[in-house]
Parts: sequence; C-alpha cells; structure tokens
Amino acid sequence: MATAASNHYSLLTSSASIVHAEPPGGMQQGAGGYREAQSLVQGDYGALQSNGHPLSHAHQWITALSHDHPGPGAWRSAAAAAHLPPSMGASNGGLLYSQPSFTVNGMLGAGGQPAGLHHHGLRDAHDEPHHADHHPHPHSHPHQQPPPPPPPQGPPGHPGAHHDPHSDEDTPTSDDLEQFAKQFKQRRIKLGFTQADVGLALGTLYGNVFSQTTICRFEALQLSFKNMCKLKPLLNKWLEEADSSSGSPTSIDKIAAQGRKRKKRTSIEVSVKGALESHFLKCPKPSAQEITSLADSLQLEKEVVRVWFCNRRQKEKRMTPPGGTLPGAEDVYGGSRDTPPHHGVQTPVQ
DNA sequence: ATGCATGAGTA
DNA sequence: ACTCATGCATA
Repeated sequence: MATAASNHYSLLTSSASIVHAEPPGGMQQGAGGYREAQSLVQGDYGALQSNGHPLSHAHQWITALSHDHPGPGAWRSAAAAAHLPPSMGASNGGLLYSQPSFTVNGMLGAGGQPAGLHHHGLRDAHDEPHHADHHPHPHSHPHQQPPPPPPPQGPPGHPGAHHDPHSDEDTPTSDDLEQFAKQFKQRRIKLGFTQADVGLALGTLYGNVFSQTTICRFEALQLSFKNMCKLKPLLNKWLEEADSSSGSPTSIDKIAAQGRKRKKRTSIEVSVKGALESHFLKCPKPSAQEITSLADSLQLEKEVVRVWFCNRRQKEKRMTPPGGTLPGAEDVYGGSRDTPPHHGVQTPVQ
C-alpha cells in the first residue's frame, strides 16, 4: 500500500511528557485539511512554557530581514577575522556526533561574556539581486543556477581592495565557503561540540538559534550560496569564541519545539519517488493541475506532491551536488563558471 | 545525514 | 503559488 499519508498530527502539547506512540499501520489517506488548523494556533512558539520553567527566551525569529538593512555591512563591525591555519591533520572518521547533544557546553562566558546582551540585527546586508540574475532566456527549462560566485556587493567606500578571503568583509567565493566549512567542522569536532551545540550557542550569542540540521547542511555545503554567506560570519565568530573561552559555564537554553502540530512526515515509497523523479526531469515546475492529477495517480495528497517538487527544486539549487559532480550534468554554478583548476567538489562526508 | 514540512516574503 | 531559509522527525 502505498505510502502512509497520515492526516492527523500528533499534538505535541508542551512538555516532554507525552510519548506519542504512533501505531504503525494506521495509514489513512484522508483529505488533508491541516492548513486550516494550523492557522489557528499560529504564534504559540514563543509562549508555551507550561512547565513553569523560567524560560524567558522568546526571541528566536528576529530574522526579520526584509528590505530594511543598515546598508554598510552589519557584520563587518570589528570581528577580527582570525584565519584558521590549516593545521588540522586528521579528519575524523566519522560517527562521533551525538544527537542528544545535551552537552552542557555552550561556552558563554559567565564572567565576561554577556551573552544575550544586545543582538544586533542579523538581517543579511543584502541588496541581493533577488532576480537580478533571473533567467535571461524566456524558455529553456533546463535549470538555472544563479549563484553567481561573488555577488557584487561592494561596500560603499573603496572597492578593489580584496586580498584576504577570510575576512568577513567581502563576499566569499564558493571556494572560500568550501574551505571554511571544512575547517569549521574540524575545529568544532576538536573542541568537542556537536552540530546541535553550535546551533544553540549561536542562539545565545546572537539571538539566532539554529538547529543541528542547519549546521550540518552548512558543513556539507548543502545550502544556497547566499545562505552560506549569511551563516559564515556567525559561525566564524563562534569559532573565535569557542577556542577562546574553552571551559566556560554553559547556559542550556532549551528551546523545544512544543505546541504546534506538525503534519507527520509522509513516507513516500521508493517506487513512487521514482515516478516523481521522472516527472521532475520532464517538468520541474508542474502546474497546479498537473500536480493534482499526478497526486491522484500516485495516490498522494496534492500537498505532498507540491511540497515534494518544491523541495526538489531547492535541492537543485544547492551548492554541492549529491555524490560529487555528476558526469555530464554538472552545472550547479550556472554558465558563469570558469572551472577553477583546483577544488573538485569532494564529499568526504565525515 | 536527509526527507518532508512550515512560514515569511514575493511575484 | 513559488522561493528561500530553516527545522522536526526519521533513517
């Protein structure tokens, strides 16, 4: 039977007392109506400490980066870019990451490190040509890989002064990002932090919490170019703080995702995935009706199919292609790429 | 590490 | 309705 399309989401009502036991086998594919329900409980994230925990952290999404930016670099304040010497010798063999990540280790100086003091705006200083690079050609669906290596985002002052790629000033190149990501991972591991730890630390440091997922994707360069650029400064700063205050108290901020019901993850059968794959190759952007009929033939909710395509497209836009450069189909960097002699997308994947 | 999902911002 | 950044849940 194809895929389980559960239509009732577990209500993770606060606290960790409920161990939602989902009986496998109860897969009913009813029409989905979760969209409606979700809008009712919108905005419960920040206010659901029903346990009586003195949790006062409620600001997580200050990511209100719209079109109101400081203009001159927001990050280029002072942070001395401590370029990390590539002296790491051993790349760990892998499975040493612990999910629990309750490592009470978030650094944060208790003595001289006012963590949550002032979280300056983190909006990415972008005038980002959201569509400045949009497909010049009216048709041709192949794909478009915009990330023009370095978006011309010259600071209002003196251009033509690039020399050190490690400086958090100018926009890094894809190559820089790749190197940074690698070094970051090594350092992080050596310091004994998990990806989740870093995510939390960033939250306490700047007010922006990130999940293990995001850190993981950063290290694996599985984010968009723009996103990578945005996170790099933060992670860079974390590194500085990390090795600087190694052994400081910690502030375990437990920001759990409570409340809000999330649709249970739909498992799509491999065979069905294959079908979707095929369609994607033919048409990466099917129309609403296309999706509907496709969903019908595959016996999936329309939403699921729609989301699948969305996610699929995003994947295409990531930086590093899965499993390295595909033979004959590698052009993640669009046409404006002069194939640098060095750096072959390698994926050591821990 | 990754698949499916949510939501803000846009077009 | 899409893109994009991000994350819960899961393999």
